[in-house]
Amino acid sequence: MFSKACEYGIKAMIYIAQQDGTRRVGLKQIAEATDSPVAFTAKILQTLVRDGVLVSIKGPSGGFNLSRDAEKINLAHIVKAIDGDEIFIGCGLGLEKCDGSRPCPVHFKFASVRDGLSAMLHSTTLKEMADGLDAGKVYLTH
Amino acid sequence: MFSKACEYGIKAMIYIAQQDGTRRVGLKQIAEATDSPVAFTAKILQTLVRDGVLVSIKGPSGGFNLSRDAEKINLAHIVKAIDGDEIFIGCGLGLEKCDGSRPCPVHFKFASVRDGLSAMLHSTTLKEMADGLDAGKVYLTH
DNA sequence: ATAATAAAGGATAAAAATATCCGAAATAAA
DNA sequence: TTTATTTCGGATATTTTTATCCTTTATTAT
Ligand code: FES
Ligand code: FES
Repeated sequence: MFSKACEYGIKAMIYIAQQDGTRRVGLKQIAEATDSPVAFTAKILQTLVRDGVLVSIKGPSGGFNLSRDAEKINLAHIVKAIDGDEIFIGCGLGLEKCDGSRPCPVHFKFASVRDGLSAMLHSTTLKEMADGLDAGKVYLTH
Repeated sequence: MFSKACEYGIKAMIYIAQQDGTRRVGLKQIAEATDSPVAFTAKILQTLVRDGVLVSIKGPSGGFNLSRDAEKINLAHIVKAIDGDEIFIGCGLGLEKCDGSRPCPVHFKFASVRDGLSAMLHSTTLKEMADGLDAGKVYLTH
């Protein structure tokens, strides 16, 4: 469904959101908390910094924090920054583009599922996810 | 969403289903009709033959046909044969397994979308897809 | 029987995704 | 100012996915 990079990215962002907004979170801490490879996570966080949804500070006591409130960042934004928008608008059978005026055989059934996924990702914020973690109802690792 | 192999496999199966059940369909014809690479398509069809959902016959006038009626083959079967069942049961954030008793942050929202996709794939038959093609309402290529 | 045809299967090749390593740059603390 | 820390960015390595090639095997038609 999502790439590994995207899975790591979402987990990292949820973890950062869970930490107090003022406190900075370091790469190693993030990678450990999300059970993700450190160096690969670094690359993904760089992508999110370039995208502008994440802020990084170098040096001692440096680290990462969200560029805006956790309730103002949704999962769709993160997915799009890392995996692009294929999952939101792409054809289920890989046709060049999903086009209702020249639909593939699965179009009508697939597009509604895909749009449901898109709506879910757009409406789900980091705040909700972080709150679930705080409440001990959900987990970032197995 | 699906692998390229799976996209090619689904398109190939729909195309084969569209052809008269008695007539055999050759590899090159399938690859051309579905705009897929010939040799790679061959590999995927081999997988489906081994799975038992497709039958192949060698030699002149050989080719492929479905092992049973097109209305008795659903898309989920094909997807599972090629991509496995990760998409049906896997965790959205890549945790080892999706486990409602130890859910990841996206579990409750993700699982319902994923289960909707699964239901769609299970309830959609090759016959429906082939009929749409016959009616000229849908297309296998862009 | 022989030749032609078509899928099977094994060996590679190419491309993309995943993952690691290390020196450079920035920053804060000593 | 020096040192330690931490991210950045480029290079490289590994693994998986995608794709091709070629020989073998089965089958049909001549
Ligand atoms: S054309 Fe294939 S999903 Fe829309
Ligand atoms: S545990 Fe992640 S989707 Fe169920």
